[in-house]
Amino acid sequence: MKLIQTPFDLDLTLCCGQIFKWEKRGGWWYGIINDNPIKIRQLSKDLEFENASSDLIKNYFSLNDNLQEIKRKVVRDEYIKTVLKKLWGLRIIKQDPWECLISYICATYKNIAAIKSMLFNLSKKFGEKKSLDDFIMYSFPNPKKLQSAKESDLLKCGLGYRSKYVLKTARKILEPNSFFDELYQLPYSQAKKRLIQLPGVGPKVADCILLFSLEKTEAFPVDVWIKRVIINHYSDHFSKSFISKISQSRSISCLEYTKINEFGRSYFGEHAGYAQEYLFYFERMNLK
DNA sequence: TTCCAGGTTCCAA
DNA sequence: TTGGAACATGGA
Repeated sequence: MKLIQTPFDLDLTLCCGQIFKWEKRGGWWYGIINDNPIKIRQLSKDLEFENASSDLIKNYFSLNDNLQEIKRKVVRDEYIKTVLKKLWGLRIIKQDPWECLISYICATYKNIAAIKSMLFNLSKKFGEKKSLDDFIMYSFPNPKKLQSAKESDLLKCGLGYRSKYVLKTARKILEPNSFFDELYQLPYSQAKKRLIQLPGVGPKVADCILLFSLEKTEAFPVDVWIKRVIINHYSDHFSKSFISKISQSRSISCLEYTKINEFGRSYFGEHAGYAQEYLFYFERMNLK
């Protein structure tokens, strides 16, 4: 099937680090949406895909989000203007909340390559085998599978100390559908409070789940890369002692997180999460 | 081999 | 309430 949408950049959207399980083979991206294997590619402005409806693709890649309008609201200075121009077409994916929750618990204190291999191992061990063309994929493990998993098996997947967090969180969410439905209905701050009650979920992981799976585009996750963005491009908005302090320590404290998070949300506004993702990926690209 | 990673938790002060 | 160490593991 084909779809024409502008502006959209499939490669940027799948490469930027918001999602971990898509793979590119022979010009096609392969991934799983709602337990169905999908393949998709972009030729100029045409989006070509198999095994999915147009509505599914539109929803998953947020193609109905008005990117021009988001840009208009988010562009507060020359730097963000440049970054948006460089990465134009990157969109926030609407991930499955369960997969997003477990993925981002696993994503703490790991580089993206390691996260990908960890989640692949987890899916291979506890998910279902799927194939499209000759490409084999594994669906993300459903809640019941992980609830009954053994910690030793999670350790074998490379989760390390995150294993017990994944198990505890999985066992705490008895009714995943109603749990996430409720979060979806709640305003940002209340939903975040609920998420932080889960083992292995702190402010950063909660913000990622809210942004990447619950359509709270005002969420502004702060990680080591966003800390660098602040130090390198937005230090004028903070005191010198604050910038000096966060420059020296590797991880940031809870108070420092809140300060940067609140800056991001008030400065970039209701779609701060979009600004965050553009800034995040551009900072990573530049270092490489 | 060493460094560091899309941080969170625990505990002492 | 807050600051800082501990945490398992693997990619670069």
